[in-house]
Amino acid sequence: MNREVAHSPSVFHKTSMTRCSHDFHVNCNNCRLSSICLPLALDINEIDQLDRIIQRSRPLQKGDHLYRQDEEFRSVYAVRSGSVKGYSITDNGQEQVTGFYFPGEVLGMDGIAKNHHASSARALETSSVCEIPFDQFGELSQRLPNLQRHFFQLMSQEIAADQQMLMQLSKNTADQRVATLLLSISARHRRRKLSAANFRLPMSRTDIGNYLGLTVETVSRVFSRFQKLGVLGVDNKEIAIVDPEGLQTMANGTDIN
Amino acid sequence: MNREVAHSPSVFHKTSMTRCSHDFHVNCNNCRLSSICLPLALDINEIDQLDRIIQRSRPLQKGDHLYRQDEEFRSVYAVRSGSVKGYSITDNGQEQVTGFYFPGEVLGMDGIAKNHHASSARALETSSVCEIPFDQFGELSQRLPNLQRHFFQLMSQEIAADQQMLMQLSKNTADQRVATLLLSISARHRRRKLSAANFRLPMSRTDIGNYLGLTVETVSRVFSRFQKLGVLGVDNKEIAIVDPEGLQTMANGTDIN
DNA sequence: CGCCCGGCTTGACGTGTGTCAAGCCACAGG
DNA sequence: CCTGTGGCTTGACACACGTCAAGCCGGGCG
Repeated sequence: MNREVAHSPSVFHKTSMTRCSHDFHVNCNNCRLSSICLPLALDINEIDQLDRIIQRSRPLQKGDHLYRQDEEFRSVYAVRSGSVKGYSITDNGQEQVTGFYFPGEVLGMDGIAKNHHASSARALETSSVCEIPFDQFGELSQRLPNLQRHFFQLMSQEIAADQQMLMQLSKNTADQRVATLLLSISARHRRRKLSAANFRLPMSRTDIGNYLGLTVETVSRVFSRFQKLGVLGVDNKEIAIVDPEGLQTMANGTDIN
Repeated sequence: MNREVAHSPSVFHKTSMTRCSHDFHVNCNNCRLSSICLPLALDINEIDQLDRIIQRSRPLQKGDHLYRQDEEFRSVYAVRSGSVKGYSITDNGQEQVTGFYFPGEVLGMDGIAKNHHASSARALETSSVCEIPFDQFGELSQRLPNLQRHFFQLMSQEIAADQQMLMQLSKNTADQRVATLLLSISARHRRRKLSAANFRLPMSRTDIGNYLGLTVETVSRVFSRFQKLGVLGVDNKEIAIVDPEGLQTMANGTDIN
């Protein structure tokens, strides 16, 4: 089944979805990420069924929105390349970054409850995503117990991760928060078989600060301090984790326990 | 189920829920909470099927555990009466309160991902819960699209709520956090057709502080200040919201915007 | 009764991080 | 080329909240 008839894409969110010339041969079976993404728990035949409902559009440019807060909820999304920032705007107009999403990770699940997105998502760099229409996905997981179970797990994981994050924000110092974030990003790179020690941060210091509940200045100071301590190499957005154990120590209680 | 036990101030919670002789006939169909709990989206026949897998044990005493962190995950739970505190322990041994659960609310979903509970849950007072074995629940929701969908929504809601909470912790002052928590508890009372203005906090100041990322002392001071400002009436754990709009103002940006 | 103990309140003081302000650097556009 | 702009860094200072300490209150128990 050729896929480009499958998604008459024009109907949805304006420009973000158009034609996709180079993508015609991408599918879950040949995707490098299938082992850490939604297909994880499925057999070949099941993956095929999943693949059939997935829509792949041309890449998003930096700053493009995947979805916007309060928009009607239609799909969840899996990041295929690049990176995405999730954020929401409070009543009093402040932005709160709720997460960063890397390849193989799924976002948009917070919109299921109210059938409207509870947050916005936008590309931090040129990125491509798989769109998974939720109606069809719900039907499919009705038929594929493995898929249902895996999606339950995915959502559960997000809950657990958010609660970890709560811990971060309520109990930890600036040093600990930054260290933990870096370790988290590092681990996610490792999961994708990329270097866990050297990587580029796709987001700005401002976003990091916002996410961690700190100001830009504080984030900047922490980076500087870590570099001075020989734990990190920092060249603008290029990060080198020089002393992983040291960083882990910072992430925990550090100091003189 | 007469409601005046709820606020007999002298006797405290001891009386609020004692023997469970009356529990043998409790089921989702006659449960006052069915309209806000899991059965919400189901028709009579479906509720019956759900009801058949639910296990109801005798009430938990204050301090009893519903489940413990790292224990094998078997069930999710719905609170029927009383209240429950969710918390987890970090590597470095600190406790972090992750949530408070009132009647009609479902907890334990953070354990699905790893098949082990990511947190512990214990009763803040004498409480009763419905246990929902997750294997059977999974099968059932395979057959009942409404149930699957509702559970997706429930988990989504938890994700969205946690992200709201992230916002709280990273951006708000002590005043705002406490005000928001009180408003949340108030709203949840209203949902159960109880007084939104007068209620008893089942948790200690320490728990509140832990949950909100504040110290006991700060929480106490905020309560005092709110009382002095005429927004709140505070008599130990008995709370009266004297000026709901004022409290709402505190919860937002307050001050001279 | 008197004692202890845990939960709560209140005060005095210290500190981590926010705020404000200035300056640097890279890059884009005229 | 110069200039503007946005992201980042660094310093000086202020303040909200944590820390430490003392005291109150009510309940349980010998």
